[in-house]
Amino acid sequence: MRPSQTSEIRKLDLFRDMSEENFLILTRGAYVQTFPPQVELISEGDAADFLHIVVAGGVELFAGWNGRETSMATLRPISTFILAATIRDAPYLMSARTIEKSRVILLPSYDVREVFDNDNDFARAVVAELAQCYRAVVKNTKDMKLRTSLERLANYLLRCRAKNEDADEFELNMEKRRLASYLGMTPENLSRAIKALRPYGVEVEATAVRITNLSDLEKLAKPTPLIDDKSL
Amino acid sequence: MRPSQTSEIRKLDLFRDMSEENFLILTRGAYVQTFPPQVELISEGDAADFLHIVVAGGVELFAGWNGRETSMATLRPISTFILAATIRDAPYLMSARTIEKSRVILLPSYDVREVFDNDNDFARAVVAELAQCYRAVVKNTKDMKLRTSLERLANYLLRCRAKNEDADEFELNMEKRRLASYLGMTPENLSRAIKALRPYGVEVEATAVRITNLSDLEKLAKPTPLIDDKSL
DNA sequence: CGTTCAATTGATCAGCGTCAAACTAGGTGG
DNA sequence: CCACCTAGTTTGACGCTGATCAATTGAACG
Repeated sequence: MRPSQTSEIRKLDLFRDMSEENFLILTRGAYVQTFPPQVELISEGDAADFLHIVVAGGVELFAGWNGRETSMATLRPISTFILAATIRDAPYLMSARTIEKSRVILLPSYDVREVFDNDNDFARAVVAELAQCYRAVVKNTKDMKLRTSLERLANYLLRCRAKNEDADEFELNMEKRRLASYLGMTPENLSRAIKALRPYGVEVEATAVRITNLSDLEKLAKPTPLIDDKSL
Repeated sequence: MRPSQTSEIRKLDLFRDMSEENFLILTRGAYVQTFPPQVELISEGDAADFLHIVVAGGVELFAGWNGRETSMATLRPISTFILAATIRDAPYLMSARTIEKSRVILLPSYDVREVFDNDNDFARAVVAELAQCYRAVVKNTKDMKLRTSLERLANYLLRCRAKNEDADEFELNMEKRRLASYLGMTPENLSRAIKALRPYGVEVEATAVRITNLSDLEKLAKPTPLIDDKSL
């Protein structure tokens, strides 16, 4: 892999503190590949041969069972994914597909584990990353179990707003059908939920969202840092 | 803390590989306490001052929002809990209460982080533990989003069976109301779901479960390692 | 300009929660 | 020892949320 390509991931928390030597080991056998949309990068159940990093585009993590499918997360650059499976040398629990044209870096799991065994700073960075991922999933579980679909949508919009520097107008960065699946509902139900938020000052036109009455929306959503704060 | 008490946690994966010296640092400021049932050990939102370890009894992790509450997990000896919050020095995302008379070891988070910074083997053990926890929560999310409540119950019973060396008769190790909450349903609905499993060869009397037709139950439950295998 | 797929809308239905009441079991005190 | 109390469980009736099915609209793309 060319240095120009590795430099874009060098700054990630996960790799920032490691030695140059170990970073070279990590990237010597790496691939960079560009994929068209809707390509399934990994399938749940497969062996975790590579640690993946999205550096451009977008990737959806999803899972299926018995003919059903649900969206688990959407990843935007620059994010690693399926670190836990790589470290444990276990099968992927989720599948991943590109949702648009995407550039992905693939680090052989074997090398990741080797460096993990030898580089103590990297091992600690892995802990930080995993702890963060773990807490994100716990928050997600709380969201799912404690809130109705309308409340989930309302809080999701507030989180989007926060991600966009508290702008009252922003764009949904995914298809509504995938958003619906992520929020644990059907597209039809999402469509109705959006309508139901209109009295609370939410206007949605295609992917454009405008929040005209923040306090009403917050009164409904009742966001809490223990579910909705990304940084905690 | 007396050596007789520390020895019972020394064998845990998390502490097994660390130096004696660092183990002493970890336990020098530790408490052992015995609690009656229904004591709230930690509350979500609190600072993570201690890493907890159940060594006897049982502890429930739960979370609340807006007056609602849901059971997140039940911990049996010997298990650590809230490792992620301790390491990240972040607030707990879940509360914990004893469900019966329990003995709990409390390791000051400060010491845990100190040893984590200095003991590379411990850092790696933390990774293994966190990766395991992360994957458990992901599996739980899949269970919730992809299955109906009846299917969740059926698979839960099959997992219990597996945990009891594939015995067709075993005891539920928790109250039905907590099981219901854990499975994301109401006690009333659980009661009816249990009835609904009767045609599939499931007999439940109080806490005693008997599976009389495994293949029928499996045909309904359709268990998959990617959700139901604890070891993966 | 037609094809295609997502999004919407309406009608219907099932699953599950809510409320209320009856039942049970374990523990307490007369 | 038995009556009673308490808390969990079960049962029934009812209603709401959200899923399903079907049809229409809308938008992107060749």
